[in-house]
Amino acid sequence: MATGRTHRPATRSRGIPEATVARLPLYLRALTALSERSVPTVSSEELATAAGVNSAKLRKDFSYLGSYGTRGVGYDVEYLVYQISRELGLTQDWPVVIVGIGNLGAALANYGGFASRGFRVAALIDADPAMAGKPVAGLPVRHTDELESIITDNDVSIGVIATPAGAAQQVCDRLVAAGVTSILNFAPTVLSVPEGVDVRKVDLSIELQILAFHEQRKAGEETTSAQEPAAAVQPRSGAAVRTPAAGRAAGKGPDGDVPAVMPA
Amino acid sequence: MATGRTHRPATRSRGIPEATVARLPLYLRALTALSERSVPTVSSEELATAAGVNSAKLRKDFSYLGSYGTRGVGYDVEYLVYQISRELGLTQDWPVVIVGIGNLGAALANYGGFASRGFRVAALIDADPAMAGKPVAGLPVRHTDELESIITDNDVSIGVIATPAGAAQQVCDRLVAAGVTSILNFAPTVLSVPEGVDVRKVDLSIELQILAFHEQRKAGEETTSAQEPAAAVQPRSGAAVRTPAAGRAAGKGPDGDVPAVMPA
DNA sequence: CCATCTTTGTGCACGCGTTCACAAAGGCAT
DNA sequence: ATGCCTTTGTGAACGCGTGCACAAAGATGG
Repeated sequence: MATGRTHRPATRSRGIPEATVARLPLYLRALTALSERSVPTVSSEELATAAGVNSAKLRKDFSYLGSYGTRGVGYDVEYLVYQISRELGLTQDWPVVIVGIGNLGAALANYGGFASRGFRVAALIDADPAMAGKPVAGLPVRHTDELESIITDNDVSIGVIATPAGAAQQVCDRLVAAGVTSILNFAPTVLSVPEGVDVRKVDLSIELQILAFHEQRKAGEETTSAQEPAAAVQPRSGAAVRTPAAGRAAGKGPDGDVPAVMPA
Repeated sequence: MATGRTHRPATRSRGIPEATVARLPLYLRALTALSERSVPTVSSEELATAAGVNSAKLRKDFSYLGSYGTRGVGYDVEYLVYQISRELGLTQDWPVVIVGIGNLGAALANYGGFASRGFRVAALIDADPAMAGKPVAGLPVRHTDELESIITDNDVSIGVIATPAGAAQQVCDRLVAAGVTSILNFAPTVLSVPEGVDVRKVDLSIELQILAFHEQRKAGEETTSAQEPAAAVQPRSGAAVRTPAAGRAAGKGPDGDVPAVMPA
């Protein structure tokens, strides 16, 4: 899962809770699938299962949008698809720029999900002059110098950052200065943006680390029953114990092959 | 941000709240950066700023791990790096397999962040026979037939799914059957897994849709001040007002251009 | 050794999000 | 029309997460 949401401390935008907004795309996807199978109506129970949530939660979520169901019957699939699409702002066209056309940026550009619902890749931008002009996913890569004019000319308000961590903040600043007010950040950095700009981040290594935590916990539960009491965490094996001071030397140690790029 | 977290209704694993676990990688990254600049100690205030959170929250988060700070001074950077790494299970090696070596899968394989901290790409797996043997990011792509043996032989417990949506559940089932207990899913589908298996999902289009929602709201606030009162959302252009029952026929109405491809 | 200053660790209160459980509402059969 | 059955919409309770604000703890200087 992308983690995310910076700024806007869970603002209940126009009555719709942030948590609900985050689930609407999920419902929409499930509904679209039903629509393709020409299913006319669906109950909260069925839809909830398809979306992987609790039916009570789903009904409450929908209640924030209005009363779109029919008691005793369920929800009209097509109607709901439209309502949610409209609520999410997907009935209009959103031009998007992707900055940083490396492996990830190229993958994003090729990703079908982009174009599918209201999003249109307006331009691919990269700082490498050698990339300029080369076609990626059918679009010619533009040089960073053109960033501002591209944003302005295409009226872009959503930007995707797929650059190395080091360049992210700078790119972000330029995007914002040029008029972008929503940013999806794939670079492993905390971006600071002015009030009114939304940032969401997708961070692979954070997700993996969270999984590792749970994985470790599972493994620990099998072997050791109740490892350490309370203040537990502190002590450790004798010799190899890296004291705060000693630790520093690492970084090129155990995993000396770590590409210096992209911290983690 | 990757969204996510399936199953495990916010279990407070060993006393550490899920929300805190999700922030530990953030702190770790900030601390690693400080460590590289040889900064010996850091205050909760400074570190919080670097990680983009509130200092009180940070202190509370750390309090779940133990009392690792020194009042009047702050936290020892190296020591904290080690403690958090250990808590997240990053002091051990986690072999990972990536299934689905398309654009995204290849990008992930090349992503440095993988190897950097305890994670090692054990194998790249793809269903396309033509891909088999071809080197990607220095590793030969293996065919799906080998999936089970690869998992078993390398003792893999974390799997990354980067296949098309249609194949995701099937791949997931096989991974789980072979012994994987943590899955990072990039495919736009809800995966169902047995108890005890953790799934986190990273979904580009969901993130974009959430941004679009806020973007639309911003745009709406500028022009219209207080659009509609409360029960608001419902009404719309006269004739086209679709009642729940009438709705069915719609879907091709006002916005008849909605592409039926790739749900969202 | 004492006073002062800094920064941690946490008790407490508040608000969001989730879930339960049920009354209201509509369809359908008789 | 009437009654039964299904499913929605929501009031209310609960629990997690956040942030305030302060007491405790340690460092530092005289």
